[in-house]
Amino acid sequence: MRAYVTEENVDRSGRRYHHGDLPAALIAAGLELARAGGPEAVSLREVTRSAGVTANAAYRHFADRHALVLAVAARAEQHLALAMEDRMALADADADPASRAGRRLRALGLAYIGFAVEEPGWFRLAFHAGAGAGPPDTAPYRLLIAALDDLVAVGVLSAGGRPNAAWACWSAVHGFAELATQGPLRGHPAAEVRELAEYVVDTAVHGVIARPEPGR
Amino acid sequence: MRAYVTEENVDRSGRRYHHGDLPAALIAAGLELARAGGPEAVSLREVTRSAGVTANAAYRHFADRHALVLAVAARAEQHLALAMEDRMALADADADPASRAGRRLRALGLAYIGFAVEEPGWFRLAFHAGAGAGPPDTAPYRLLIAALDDLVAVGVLSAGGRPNAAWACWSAVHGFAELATQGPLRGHPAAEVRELAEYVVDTAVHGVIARPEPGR
DNA sequence: TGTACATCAGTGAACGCGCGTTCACTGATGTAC
DNA sequence: TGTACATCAGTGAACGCGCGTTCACTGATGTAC
Repeated sequence: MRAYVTEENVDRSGRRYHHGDLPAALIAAGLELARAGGPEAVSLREVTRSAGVTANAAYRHFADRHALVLAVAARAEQHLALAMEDRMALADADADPASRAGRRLRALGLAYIGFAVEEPGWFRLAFHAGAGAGPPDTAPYRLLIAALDDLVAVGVLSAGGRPNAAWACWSAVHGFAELATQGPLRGHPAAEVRELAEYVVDTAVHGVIARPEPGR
Repeated sequence: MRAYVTEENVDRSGRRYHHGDLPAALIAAGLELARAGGPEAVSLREVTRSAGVTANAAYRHFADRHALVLAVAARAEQHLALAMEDRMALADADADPASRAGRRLRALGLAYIGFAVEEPGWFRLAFHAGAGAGPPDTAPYRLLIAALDDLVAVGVLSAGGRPNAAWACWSAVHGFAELATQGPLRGHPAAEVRELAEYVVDTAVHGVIARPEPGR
């Protein structure tokens, strides 16, 4: 049983593996399963099965199931970051720096929500895997920080208000994503959800801009 | 094996059951399991085991595992609503109606987050179980609507802005709860989390009040 | 008040399932001489 | 360039586990007469 081996991927470049790049094949299979079923769907047996390989084979490349899931999650996270970057770039046409920075932050939030709605399986996987304690160092998070730094550079946000602003923005956007994918907005018409998302994002952005200093 | 039967609960009042109130006992056991391990921990076998009863016995009272989980989730949801009510009542000392309405909304949000942090297992269960499509009709949701209606009555919020405001508030507060319990803020010092929570809630409340009309 | 009977909340054993992981192995690969 | 050998990515079978659910049953309860 070596179904995942094709003439194309055997021995092509100087791969170390007998029959192609199994780690990559497993991650790809896991990604596909997660897409449909979220983190729970990434079982070692199902992944290896759909890669056309014995369950055991995964242990050559991953310590255990958890390590494989982490690798798949990292991939999902890359997709999220990419979607965010693409959408943010659309705001770059704006010549005015302050307005551009605001629009980029807004685009970031809408992209986050859009990704959650369109790829709920990947979204759940990305969120629950990047969840080590301490401040995250993931690509999506870095995009958020950079967007807020732009707002500071442009004079719209105070430097001291930035950390709080990050949590406020992430909270609003993540919460809406959960409501829309797993909560009471699940299954609502896409247009309605999109409109609500815009309101929520605008409110959050407006909130941190109009109220940059820590409260009380 | 009738461990859950004690002299106290046998036959006390005119119960229909042979040995006490098994449905209530199962829900109580499920609640305890969910408290520690969330929804996944509410397995039919574990619940019946800790109630001192054969796994099969549950089928006399619940159609299947899902029905049992729903019953437990309803209970967790009641706890959430109660915590929200308690905390909101503290704001009632405020004599000024407008200020009181604002403080009640704030208290509602902080209670939601506080419940998530203190009872993450129940919180996850309550959220994922009340998730039928369509507008929810749960006690916590009704509290939110009532709080916003108060703001409208008091002239702080426009009636038309209320629906959007509900989603904005819920998003901010739910997102923060997720970040604090399953996301990057997990394990952070309680004082720090509490302070951030206050900032996020204040920003959300301020956001919907200062910007009541649907966006654009 | 006493007896016969239907009801039904429980028991105990078994089912089939998919899972993660371990074992002993095989056979293709790349390397040393 | 050819041979001997170590490496190691895979195989195939098996393990023990906990799960939800079904089956045939038992024996206490409450009810009808």
